[in-house]
Amino acid sequence: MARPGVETIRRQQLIEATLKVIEQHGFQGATIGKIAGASELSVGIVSHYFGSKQGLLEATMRYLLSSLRHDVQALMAARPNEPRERLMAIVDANFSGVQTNAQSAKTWLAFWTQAMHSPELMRLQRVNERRLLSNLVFYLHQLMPPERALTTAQTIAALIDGFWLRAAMSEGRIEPNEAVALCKTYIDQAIYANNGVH
Amino acid sequence: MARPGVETIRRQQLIEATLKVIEQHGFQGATIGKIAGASELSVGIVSHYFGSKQGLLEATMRYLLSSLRHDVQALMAARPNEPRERLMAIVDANFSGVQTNAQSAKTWLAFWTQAMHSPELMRLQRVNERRLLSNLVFYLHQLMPPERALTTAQTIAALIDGFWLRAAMSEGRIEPNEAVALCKTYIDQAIYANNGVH
DNA sequence: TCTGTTTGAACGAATATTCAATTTATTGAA
DNA sequence: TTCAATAAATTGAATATTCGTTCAAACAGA
Repeated sequence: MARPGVETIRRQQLIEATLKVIEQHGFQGATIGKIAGASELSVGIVSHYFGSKQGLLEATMRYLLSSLRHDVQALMAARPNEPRERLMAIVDANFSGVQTNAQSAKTWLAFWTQAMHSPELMRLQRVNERRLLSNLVFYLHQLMPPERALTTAQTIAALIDGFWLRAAMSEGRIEPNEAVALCKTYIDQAIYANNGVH
Repeated sequence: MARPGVETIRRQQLIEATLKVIEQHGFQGATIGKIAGASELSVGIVSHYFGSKQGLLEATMRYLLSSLRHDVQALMAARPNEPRERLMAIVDANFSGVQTNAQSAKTWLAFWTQAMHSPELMRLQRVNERRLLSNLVFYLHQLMPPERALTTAQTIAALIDGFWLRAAMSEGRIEPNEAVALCKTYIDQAIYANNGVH
């Protein structure tokens, strides 16, 4: 088996330490010193592998986004290829995986905030946002008139973000099951409302 | 006319400077120096009137929250006392601030993030959240079965937060009208879906 | 003059970055 | 295999910068 090189291991170590420290101390409290401590490495290592703290933060956000992407793909592949099923899978994925961790919503919110003052983080955020939206529109197109599909997709996306925000606020008392249920209820309502009575 | 005392003027000056600086530089970039510069006062004045930077930030969030509260009250008073009308007024009020100031969503997001590591800001945030929710539930109770009113209220609240987030992300390309329209569409769908076909 | 207001230089704490020194790993000749 | 030479990885003290707070002094209005 091909063991990962030292560089791969160290980068992952530092990214995971970064996530842990942001969870515990927030974005402001996430200093190089604390991250180095949590990873049991030294402060100098960060600039060696990531150039700067900013580089590490960007890599960490990239990691979060790609985790989400993989969650979505995995859950979609496991469901029947029918539009409604796929939509439900998207909702499930957005509240599962890395996101299951009770504190990770806090980390997401920190990155969202930070993204607004960092062009690169903003770019990553936008790419992700667009993917979610076009995924939703694709399946909604098969369930309702085209002009309704876009607005419904925007509403679902906002709903997901909104529940994330509330999860972040609720400090551990997150109930992803409830958020998922409410999102799904909305989707069914939207399908129903945009097709009249069957 | 009763002119406000120096203290009242200075406090307001500093709060408005704080909002402006957070808009421009983010929460992290909002230093005492920049705030003092924006208010055309000196750095020493902050501790004189607010004790510390943290005190100024808390006062600023209090100001934002009370502005929102007044917006809601004013818009509700101007509408007929019917449940659906009142719900629409709540939605309008929650997006009226965005219209006034294209960048204010960014400031809200900064405060939300900060609130998670500051008990006092968190407390203020929760009070506001509860008020919104109980307002919504009160009027929804008159439009649908009680057990549906709570979940619908939670969905509306999440939707409002979600659109705020998207507004914050869109960097000036905000379209509050669209967000308001989508929220209202959802409300009508929810009322319709929870009453069967009339 | 007296009181409340305002200033801003000085200070100390916190922190990202740098880099010379040290440790660890790899190589290849004997 | 052994071992010295070389390269790569890692350390952490030193540095420079940034920022919140303090407070003695200056100022303004009554």
